[in-house]
Amino acid sequence: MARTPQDVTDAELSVLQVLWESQTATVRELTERLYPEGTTALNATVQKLLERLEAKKCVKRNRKTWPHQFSASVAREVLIARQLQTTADKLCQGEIHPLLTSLVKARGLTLEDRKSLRGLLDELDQKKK
Amino acid sequence: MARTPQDVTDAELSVLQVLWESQTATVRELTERLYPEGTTALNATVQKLLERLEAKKCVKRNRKTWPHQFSASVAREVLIARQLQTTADKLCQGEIHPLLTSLVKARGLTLEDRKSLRGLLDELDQKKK
DNA sequence: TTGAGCTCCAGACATGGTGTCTGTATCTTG
DNA sequence: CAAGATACAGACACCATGTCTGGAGCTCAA
Repeated sequence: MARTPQDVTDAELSVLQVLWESQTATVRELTERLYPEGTTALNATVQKLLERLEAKKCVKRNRKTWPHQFSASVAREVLIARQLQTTADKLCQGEIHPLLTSLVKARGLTLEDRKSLRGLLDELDQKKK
Repeated sequence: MARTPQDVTDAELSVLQVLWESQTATVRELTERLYPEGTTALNATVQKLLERLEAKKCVKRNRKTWPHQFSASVAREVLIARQLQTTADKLCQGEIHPLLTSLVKARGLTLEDRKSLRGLLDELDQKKK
C-alpha cells in the first residue's frame, strides 16, 4: 500500500519558514540562508523544493523579474489548520474537540493564554448568538 | 538527508484503532478485522506491524497465552498529545497557543463545546489560583 | 508419541517519497 | 557577442513502509 505523501515536507517547510520571514526572496538568497556552508549544487535543490511547493500552491513565483522572486502563498496559520485537521481525521474521526481538550490540559498554558482564549470564545458566542 | 520516520505509521495506526476497541486480540483476529477479504499472508503483515508497535512501546504482548494476546499500551489521548506537540514544534517553535487559536476559530465548535471548554479553563484557574 | 495445523519469527523484497545532484538550455549585462 | 548567472529537466541514492516467504516452534487429537 502506498504511503500517504506529506502535505508539506520537512525540507519544503524550512524553505517556507524563510519566506514567511522575508516576504520575498530569490533561489540564491534562500540557499545561502538555509545552507550557509553549502556548495552551489544546493541551489538546484532549493530550486526543486520551490518547484514542488509551487505545484502545491504554497509558493508564488514572479517570472517577470530576473532572477525570479519567490514568496509564500499560504500563511503559516493555514498549514497549522490543515495539519490539525489531518490529526483529527486520523485520530478522532474528524472531531476537533479531543484536540482542544488535549491542548488545554497540557501544561504550558499561562493565565494570559487562558484569558485570550476566553476572549475568543466570547466572540464566538456573540456571532452565533 | 534522512526523512524523519513517523511516530506511528498509517498501517500501524489502523491496528491500534482495533485494539483500542477490543481491549485485547490475537493476530488472527486483527487480520480478519482489518482485511476481511485478505489472504493468510496478511497475518505476517499484521504480525510485523505489531512487532514494530511493540518496539515503539505502543502495544503489549502476552506471551503466556497461545496464541499471544495483544493489547494497546498507549491511549489514543497520548498519541493525540504527541502529534499536537510535533505540529507545534514544526510550525510554531513549540508554542501551543497558535494551535488553540486555530482550533477555536475553526467552524464546527458547538455551544456545548464552548461550554465544556470554559469548564476546563475554570478548573485550571482553580488549580493554579 | 507423532502428525497435522496452527502460530511465531527472521529476513527479504518492492514501491515510492524525499532530498540531492548533473547537465544543459536560457537569460542578462558588459 | 562573450561570460556569468539562473532556470529547468531528468536522474539518482537512500530509506521508511507495507508486504510476503520459508522455516522453526507450539498445541492437541488420534
